[in-house]
Amino acid sequence: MPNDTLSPVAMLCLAILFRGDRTGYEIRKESVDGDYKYFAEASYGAIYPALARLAADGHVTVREEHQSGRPSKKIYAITAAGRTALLDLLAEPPAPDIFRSRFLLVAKFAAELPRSVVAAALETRRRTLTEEIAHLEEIAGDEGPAVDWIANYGITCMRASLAYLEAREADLLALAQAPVANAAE
Amino acid sequence: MPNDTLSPVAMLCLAILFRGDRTGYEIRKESVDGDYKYFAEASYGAIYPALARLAADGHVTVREEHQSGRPSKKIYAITAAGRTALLDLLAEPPAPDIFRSRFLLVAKFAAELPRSVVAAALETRRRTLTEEIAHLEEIAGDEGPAVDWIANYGITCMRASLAYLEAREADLLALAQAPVANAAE
DNA sequence: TGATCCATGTAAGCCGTTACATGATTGG
DNA sequence: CCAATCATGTAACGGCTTACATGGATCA
Repeated sequence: MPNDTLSPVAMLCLAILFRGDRTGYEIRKESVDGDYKYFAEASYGAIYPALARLAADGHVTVREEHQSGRPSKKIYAITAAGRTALLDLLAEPPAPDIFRSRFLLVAKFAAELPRSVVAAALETRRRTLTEEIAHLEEIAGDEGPAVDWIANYGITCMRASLAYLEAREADLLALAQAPVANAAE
Repeated sequence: MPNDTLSPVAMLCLAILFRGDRTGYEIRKESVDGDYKYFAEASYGAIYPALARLAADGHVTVREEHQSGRPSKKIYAITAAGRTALLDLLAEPPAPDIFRSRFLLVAKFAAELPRSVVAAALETRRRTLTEEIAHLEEIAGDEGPAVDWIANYGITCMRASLAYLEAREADLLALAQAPVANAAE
């Protein structure tokens, strides 16, 4: 195990493999659709090299499963060293959470944007929140107490967000530019 | 104006300059400490080249102010083209908000981590939220209705988050490993 | 029949961080 | 007196996305 600075994607892979064996393909799906999306999202171009490297470093093992007609599956499994590495990393720094909102930037410029744009942003945000809440409600209770805890955390935060949006969207729309033909001064 | 795909950092610069003239140094500060941190954070290495490029593209103008003893200040100002470019970009896609949480990953692995680690993560998260709420409470009402709207949005979401943390931190801690000497197998 | 899913991987390139280089002034 | 603030920039390096390459199976 030469180098020891796990990249975020490598950490993601270890976290997912901690719960069970997976292929690179499955890891990517879980990172995009599953609950791990709140930690990181990764594409194939990041996952496959990360996995290769984790294998070289002894953090995971590979078992190849040949299939007819398809490229043979590589099923990765975490090793004891991999578990330790992940847990050590999690114990380490309480790195801050990140929230990046394009929506909030639109809101900040509400007074300079046409009403239709602000309305669309509001609508999109509302729909996304509704969908994510529904998704979290599904997984809550299915996968043990820790997942339940974080699912409810998400639900709580998003419900508050949605409630604010619904209560005050009219105020934001009122700031926006009237939907006339062209906003020439 | 040769190319037209503004990078996130360029967009950040335009957004900040939209409200008034600034130097690169000031933009960076505002992106890290100010309210723009909810949109993007950028370092000098990203901001200075972005500004140079915006100037080349006619989105901003530069006015140099010589000072004794210091490198001369370059004060950037947005142009009409720059305003239009930003507003067009904001109107364009309702790109999704991003939430990335290291804390949630720790929570997910609560059952595998020592209690002290989970407690520290909880504590850090709680403190950060408290500080950010206080900060938002300060700026609310000071900078016009749009900023007020987003500040209150943030306050609402973070209060909900904090309330959940306080109500259910005991549950998460209960899942964690007892703080014994060494967690051998 | 055509899109989507399964399944792996590589290469080019962008975008951004980190560290370096420089140096006076101000505040504790 | 030392640290932080002001102030600009460059160079190296890293990590990730995107697009490419390949192709059978399944489903509508």
